[in-house]
Amino acid sequence: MNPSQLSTRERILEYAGDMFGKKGFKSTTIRMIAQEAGVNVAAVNYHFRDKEGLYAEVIEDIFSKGFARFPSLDPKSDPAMSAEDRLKLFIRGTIYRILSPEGWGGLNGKGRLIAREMMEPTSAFTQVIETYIRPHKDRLVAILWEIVGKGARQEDILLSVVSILGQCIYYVYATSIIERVAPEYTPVENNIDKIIDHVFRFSLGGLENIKADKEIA
Amino acid sequence: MNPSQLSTRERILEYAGDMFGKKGFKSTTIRMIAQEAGVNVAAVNYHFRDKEGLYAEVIEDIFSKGFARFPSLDPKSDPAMSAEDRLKLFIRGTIYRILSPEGWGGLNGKGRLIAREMMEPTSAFTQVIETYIRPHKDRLVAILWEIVGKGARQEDILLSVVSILGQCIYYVYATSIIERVAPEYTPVENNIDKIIDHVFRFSLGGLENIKADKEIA
DNA sequence: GCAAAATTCAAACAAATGTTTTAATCATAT
DNA sequence: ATATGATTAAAACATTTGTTTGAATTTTGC
Repeated sequence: MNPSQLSTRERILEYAGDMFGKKGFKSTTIRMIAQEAGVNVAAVNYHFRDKEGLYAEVIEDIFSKGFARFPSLDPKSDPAMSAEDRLKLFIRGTIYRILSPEGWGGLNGKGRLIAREMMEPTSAFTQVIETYIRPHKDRLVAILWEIVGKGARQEDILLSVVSILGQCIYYVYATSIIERVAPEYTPVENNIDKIIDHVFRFSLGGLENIKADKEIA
Repeated sequence: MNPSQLSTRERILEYAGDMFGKKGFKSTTIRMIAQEAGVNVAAVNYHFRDKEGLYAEVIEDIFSKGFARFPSLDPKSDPAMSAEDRLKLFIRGTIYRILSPEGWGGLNGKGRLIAREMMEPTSAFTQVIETYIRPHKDRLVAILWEIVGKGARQEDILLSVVSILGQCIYYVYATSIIERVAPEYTPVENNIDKIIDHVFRFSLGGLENIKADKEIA
């Protein structure tokens, strides 16, 4: 839909998301948002009460749309599938949600706002953690138990969750550094499928090592 | 040294680092820094010209001290060592620099400021990338070539660099989320050595898989 | 078509904040 | 000891910015 035919409220929500992501909460001024969205400054307070109210709705909006488009449990996955294949789908969904333009668009889009929230959660984020992030993590935990086997230690599972999600999220988080330090590297946005393959292979190898160590011990 | 016997200039540098990390550049006010450091507001402009000048010096100060204390090339490492052992030392140095109290102290210390800069580099960071980060990455690249073998593809090496550094850095970046989503997990700060072991094992397994794929292809 | 409600708008307000000014104080070298 | 320069201090300045106000305009329900 053409932005100009969205309602005032929706236009504010849209531009505020970009702006909060690009500049952070404090550096983003209501006047900037209003100008970008082509609305009056007072419209923000009218529709969202205050700047914090707007921010909270932006966060909720981004997460609900992101997980709706790329659920943590891929609809193509099926209980009969091997745990390895489900891991691949899980990684694919996560990376597409974070990096792709249909998702959060990486560091140049809403992804930047998410990155800020992960580092420094605001009160608006508490709800999001319970609704989206915890179930997401729990699904990964379940997959890893299957791959590593019941005899594994919970600690190793949790550390592996962090290792896998860390790889995925680091691609958003460090895009600008990656591009500066390794200019020979094709921009992240054009490489999503290669990144997915790599993270999957790398993680599967990592899990093999965790499994092997368990059996030795 | 007792903070109260540091020079005005050094006290400002110290408290500004914490404050910029905790609240970000924009939200940190000169008045807050001055109050914490117990100096007059005008002292900041006197010693550092303006807020940006102060910020630039804070960044340079943090990186020079961090890499001096935990160099990317561990002094204990030795060319005769196996590449695997050097990888372990590399990961150890990186994680200690980022997480330990003698280093950047993770998300509760200067680590937070670094995390901000990685996501959104300021002009003060450009210098730091060339001086510290690029050589750091180049050392890891060299180690990985040895482990994976000369026949590997450059692309796989670069992706693996991101996978390994991503795991290390994610522990700073996501500490607060980790603690909220997995309360059963012991706080990151008390777990540094376990994290190092895990990242090393996981990464070695990942690299095995990269190596194996290369040989198949 | 009209009254009531919802929305938009321009202007003003009040607080926060980076910076400058000017005078006072301290340190240092002769 | 004193003069010179470096440092600190309090106050004022200029700008930015979130929010409110009250009138104008548009939309909605009947």
